[in-house]
This record gives sequence, C-alpha cells and structure tokens, in this order.
Amino acid sequence: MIELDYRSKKPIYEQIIESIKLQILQGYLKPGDAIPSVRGMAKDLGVTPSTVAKAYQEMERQQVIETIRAKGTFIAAQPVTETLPLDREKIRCNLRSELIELKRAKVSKEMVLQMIGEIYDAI
Amino acid sequence: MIELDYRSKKPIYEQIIESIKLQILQGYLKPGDAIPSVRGMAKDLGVTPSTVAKAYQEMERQQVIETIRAKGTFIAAQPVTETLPLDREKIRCNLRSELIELKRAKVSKEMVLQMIGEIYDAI
Amino acid sequence: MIELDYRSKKPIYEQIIESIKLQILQGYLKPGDAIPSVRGMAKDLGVTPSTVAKAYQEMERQQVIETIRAKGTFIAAQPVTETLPLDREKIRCNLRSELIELKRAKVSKEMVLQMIGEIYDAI
Amino acid sequence: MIELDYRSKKPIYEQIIESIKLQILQGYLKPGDAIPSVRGMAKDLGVTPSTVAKAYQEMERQQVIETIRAKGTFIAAQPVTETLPLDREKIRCNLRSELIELKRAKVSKEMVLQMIGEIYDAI
DNA sequence: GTGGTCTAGACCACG
DNA sequence: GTGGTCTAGACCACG
Repeated sequence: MIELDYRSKKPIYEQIIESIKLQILQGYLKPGDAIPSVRGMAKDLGVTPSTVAKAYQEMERQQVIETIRAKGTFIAAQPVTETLPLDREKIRCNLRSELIELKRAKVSKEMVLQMIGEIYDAI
Repeated sequence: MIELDYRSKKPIYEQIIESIKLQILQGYLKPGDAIPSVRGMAKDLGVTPSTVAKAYQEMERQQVIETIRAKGTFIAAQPVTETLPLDREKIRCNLRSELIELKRAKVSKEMVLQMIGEIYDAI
Repeated sequence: MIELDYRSKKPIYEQIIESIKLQILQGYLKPGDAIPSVRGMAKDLGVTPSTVAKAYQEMERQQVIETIRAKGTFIAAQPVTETLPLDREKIRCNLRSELIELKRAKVSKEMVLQMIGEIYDAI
Repeated sequence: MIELDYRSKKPIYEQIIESIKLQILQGYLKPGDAIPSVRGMAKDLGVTPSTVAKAYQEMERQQVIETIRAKGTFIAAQPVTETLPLDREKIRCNLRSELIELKRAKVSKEMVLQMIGEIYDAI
C-alpha cells in the first residue's frame, strides 16, 4: 500500500513513484509482480486516474515498470543499474542543496555522514 | 556574482538564495558585507526587481541578511546555527529521496558516503 | 467575511492575515474548515490574487493554514502554540510603544489593565 | 542620549520620537529643557538632518516639544493629557493586533495582564 | 481549477 | 535612492 501526504509539497505523482521504488528496494515488490491498474490505484488512493497515469508513465520511461497490453502492469524484469549522467548530475545538485543547509547549520561532516548512513540503511 | 540557470526547475529566487548562502559558507561573503540593492541585483541578473525582492525577504526571514534602513542590505552578523525541527525533517526527507535513487542505481553505501563527503568538502 | 480598511496603514495582506487569525480565535473558523481559493478571495475582496497569495503564503509559513494539493486551503489542524523568542520580543516592543502613549496620556495602570482585559476578552 | 536600532523595522524618526517621549516620562527631560538642534542631533545620531526634522515636526504637532525661533527647541510646558479619540482608536487597534498574537500563542489573560503591568511600570 | 512563479510596471514611506 | 506593497497580467505544473 501507498501512503500519500497531501500536505507535502512533493507532488502526489512523485510520491507514488518514490513509494513504488522504495517497495522494490525493500523487496516488497519483485520483478514480475503485478501492480494495480491505473484506475484501481487511483481508487485506492482517492486521487484522479490521471495522477496515477502520470506516475506510471514516468516509471515506464525509467523502466521501473512494464505495461503488457491487456494483461496489466508489472515490475520490470531487471532494474537498470546505471544512472544517466544527467540524472546523476541532478542528484548531485539536489544533494548539494541539502548539504548547504546542513553545513550552514554547522552540522559537522561526521554527523552528516552518520545521518546519511542511517537513512541509506533504513531504505 | 551569481549565475542563474534558467533551464533549471529551481525557481530563480531560490537560486539566488542558494548562491548567497554558498558564498557565505565559502567565505566570499562575510558578516557585515554589503550586497547589491534589490534593483541593482535585478539589473545585474536581468530579472525583475520583485524576484530579487522575494529572495531578499526570504533570506531576511531566515536571518541570512539584514536590511538597514536606507543604507542597504548586509550579510547578517551571526547566522543562527540551530535548524528548526521541521526544517530538519524536511532535509532528511529530501535526502532520502535522493538516496533512494542512488540505492536503486546500486551505488554502494561506501560510494554514497564518499560522494557526500566530497560534496560537503566542496561547499 | 473579511472587511478591509484601505485607508489603514496596515497592508492589505496583513489585514487578511489578522482577520483569518481572529476568526479562528473566535471559533468562526475551525481546524479543517476550508477557506476560499486565492482567486476566489481575491475576487471577493476586490484585490489582485497576488495580494491574497502573499497573505496565504505567510499564513502557511506560520502554520495557520494548510494547502492541500489541488483540493484547496484549510485551517491547520493544530495551531502551534509556542511563539519564537524573537517574535515574543517583537510583541513586547510593540506593546511598549503603545503603553508609552497611554502613560503619556496619563492613563493609569488600572485603566490600562482594564482596557487590555476588555480587548483580550473581546477577541 | 538616544540609541537607534537600524535593524528594526520601526522608522528611525519614530524611534527618535519614542525615545524623547520616554525620557520625558522617566523624568530625564523636563518641561523647559532644551534639546539639541535638528542638525546637532542629526550629527550625534549619524542620520540625515531631514530624518530628525521629521521627528521634531511630528513632536511639535503633538505638542511634545516647542521651537522658539532663534532660541532653540524645548520640551513643551505641559504635556497634553487627553488623547484624541482617533489616536485612542489607533492605539486600541494596535494593542488588539498584538493581543491576537498572544492569545493565539495561548498566553492566558492573567499572564498578559502581568506582562502589561511590568512593561507599564518599567516605562 | 489551483497555487507558484515571474514580468513590468506603479506608488509610497523612509532617509 | 531604497525596500515594501500592490496591480494586472502571463505561464506553468499539478490534479
């Protein structure tokens, strides 16, 4: 199941994507597993189908899921392991933004690394 | 100087804030240093004064800069070092989103920690 | 409804904020209640949407209201009760300014306390 | 002497007025006492003469001070004790704004009255 | 439809 | 000149 935070500034469709990816990482969802149809998940989550459709389209583009015509949508066989240089750059940039805030708050490198380690393990 | 990336999804006013904070962290801007007037920076950057004003107001709220009555705007004497719990939570959440992507790309914890360390040092 | 005083020196957006806060205190608005959209209230009040947007953004920052993704804006669940020390100091300073005027007008301490009590109760 | 807070949002000329009034209330300045010339005070405070002139004009209007041609400026003979209904209304309105914030912060009536009493006594 | 961002101006109080 | 407020519009992402 997916829990949405409507109060968050993070778009709903991104929350859906993040949640699915997380469940894959954590092993709750495995390659070949079926996930609900766009309409089904929209109903479950109480959002409009187009929001779910947007999330699915984006995940399909990223080869996280696969849609097999008339059969449904499934977790993709093998998650691609390489990130595109462009995405890599985006991640670096976003991380940097957060690290600027932490460094501004005088959080030491050691504290940051510890924190990152914890988050990484908890994923 | 500030370099803007108009292609970025990050709003101009946020880019201005991040750039100023970065320059403070890197020592290019020190407490008491004057920064350009709203109109001056707007002209420099080729954006409307309201965009710069929005950035300045946000930074003043965060006590990054101080406006002194008709004398100009200055880097605040002593940046407050405590982050609000709420902001802290937001940072954690944003970091997590990026780490999910890295873990998905099979980037090991060691690699992530190394990368974070580098970014932290480079700030 | 909100009544604006265009002759007042108090900015429109601040009047909107004060009015909403007052209605919450008086129980006319309760946590979870919807308030008009930015555009809706702008039309009601006869001001430009950006003025209302500014008021809403400030109230969101103060956790007075919450914006829920494309569903609207609502009175926040539980107003935070702690004031920041800095805000507290500002309130003290503003109160002092007014009390100086009252003391100058030879209004006795008893009269002032009575007056304050009345205003407090009437809120 | 007058201490100005350039960081404050309160205009310099208002700070000057408040300071003079305070010194009168506290007995440091008595009716008939001379106060510096506009230029003299401007030099003392490090502000432009027009700022001091604005403060003096306003105080003269309020009969706080008197300017005697070619002799200088003096604390007025007897401070007027009645406030104009309009000013009274303004004070009430400003007090109300601050009290709304205090009530929002769940500061009890007793606490507020105590706080007001302290400030009043300290003036 | 909704809020967020941005433009291009105007006016104002302050100094 | 300076920042703060406001108007009247535009465009965009999100849902």
